[in-house]
Amino acid sequence: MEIIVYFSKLFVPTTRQDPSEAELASHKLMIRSGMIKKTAAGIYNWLPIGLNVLKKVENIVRNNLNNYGAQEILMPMVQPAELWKESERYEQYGKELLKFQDRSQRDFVLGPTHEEIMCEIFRSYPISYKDLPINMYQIQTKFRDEIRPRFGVMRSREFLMKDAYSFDINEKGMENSYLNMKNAYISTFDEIGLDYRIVKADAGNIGGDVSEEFHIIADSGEDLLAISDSSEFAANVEVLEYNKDPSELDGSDSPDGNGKLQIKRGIEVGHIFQLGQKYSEKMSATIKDSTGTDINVFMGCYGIGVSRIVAAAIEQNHDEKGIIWPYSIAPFHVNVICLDPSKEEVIKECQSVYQILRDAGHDVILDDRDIRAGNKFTDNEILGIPYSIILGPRNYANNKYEFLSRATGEKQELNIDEIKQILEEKK
RNA sequence: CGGGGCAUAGCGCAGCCUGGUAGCGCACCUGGUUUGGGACCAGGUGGUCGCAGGUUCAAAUCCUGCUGCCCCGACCA
Repeated sequence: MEIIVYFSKLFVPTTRQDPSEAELASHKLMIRSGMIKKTAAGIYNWLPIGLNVLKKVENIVRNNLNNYGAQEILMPMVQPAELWKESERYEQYGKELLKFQDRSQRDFVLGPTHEEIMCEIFRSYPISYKDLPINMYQIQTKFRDEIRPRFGVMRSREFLMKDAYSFDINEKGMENSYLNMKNAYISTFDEIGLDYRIVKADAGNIGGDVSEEFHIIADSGEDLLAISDSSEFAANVEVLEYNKDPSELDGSDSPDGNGKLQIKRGIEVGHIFQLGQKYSEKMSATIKDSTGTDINVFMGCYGIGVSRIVAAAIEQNHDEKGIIWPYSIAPFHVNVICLDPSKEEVIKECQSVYQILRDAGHDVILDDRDIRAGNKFTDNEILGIPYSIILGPRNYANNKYEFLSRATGEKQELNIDEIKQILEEKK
């Protein structure tokens, strides 16, 4: 028998008041719902509810990558400076790269990304072109010493990132790997279920010639996107060579000749790059082709900001009362709100409903706390659990349950089978 | 790194200008009354006032230095 998740046993420190430190809705709500707790600027703890959501995002990312043939590994966060000197990024990367020494004064860095380590792994084995393509990824805590961390986990210094690296014998292979990952990303973001766009991007610090970003559309986004209203064209305004104010772009002709540009704001949650031989040349990561010639391997790299997605999801899905989770990443799908837990027959009925829904494969929480109803309703709204079943002495005896949608506020009197059917469709 | 702001109980704040040894709301604990939308009454716990130094009989309050945090900008996935 499954152990019931009782609200009373979970550490969920919700608060009524907005924290003074937060500006953005997602930041405020993550603190108010007890998801995160700051330890230092840009450095956060993930409390039970927050971690629950983070893990859901992580698992969707993981499953989709696995489906597209990528293999999960785990690389060290602490990296020897040697490798970074070799790629010449030790100086180039700038102050975002946190450098430090160990007890015997050897230089190390805290990994902001892992191209160097990945090359080091690759070059140390005799790998044949016949073994390619290879694509490996990890989901790991990254550290970038941001000039100005802000907006909670949206732009933090320590954050959870999925980074994947592909290896191919030639450009054609690299392009295939890149497209494969792009498709994996599309499938991932489709599954998460947020409104997003793929845009042409500037490769920045990572390098390479071709790169695209995945943006979750939100008014609070830090990036400006130019999107054609009648074609596939979409680009981060950074890459558009206009010498004018971005606002003037709005309504101008799309560079591809189709339609007018619309300016939207986006939160960058994914970035894919064709690196080519940039790193493999500097770090001598070679491979023998069919003629026995050493070739610098063609790489691609692919990032997803896992923790940022959590914040972005809230940014796109909330109201004045709290979070409204998409079903795919909700910490729980259903909250069984027990209005009178001290009455044995009421709590028993709640447990029974819990068990039925749990057995049907839904994540359920039972709010058994001995507090006033209003407090439970309010916490439920802040937490943004998609559905709740309100069960009290007034209605436990009949076969109908009060079924409430967080998104619409709609209340229905339904029997358990009808509830199961609605939830089934959300899966 | 430039500009601005803040630091007083777990959270949100007042007190500072005009020095006299700390207060309000929420939360938390106890008792009672309540109980389907953030209850009420009574009582209670909790603070070296960010740190260091200085002025003074006396500093949360005035002065100097430092640290941390937030906002705008530049920078960046």
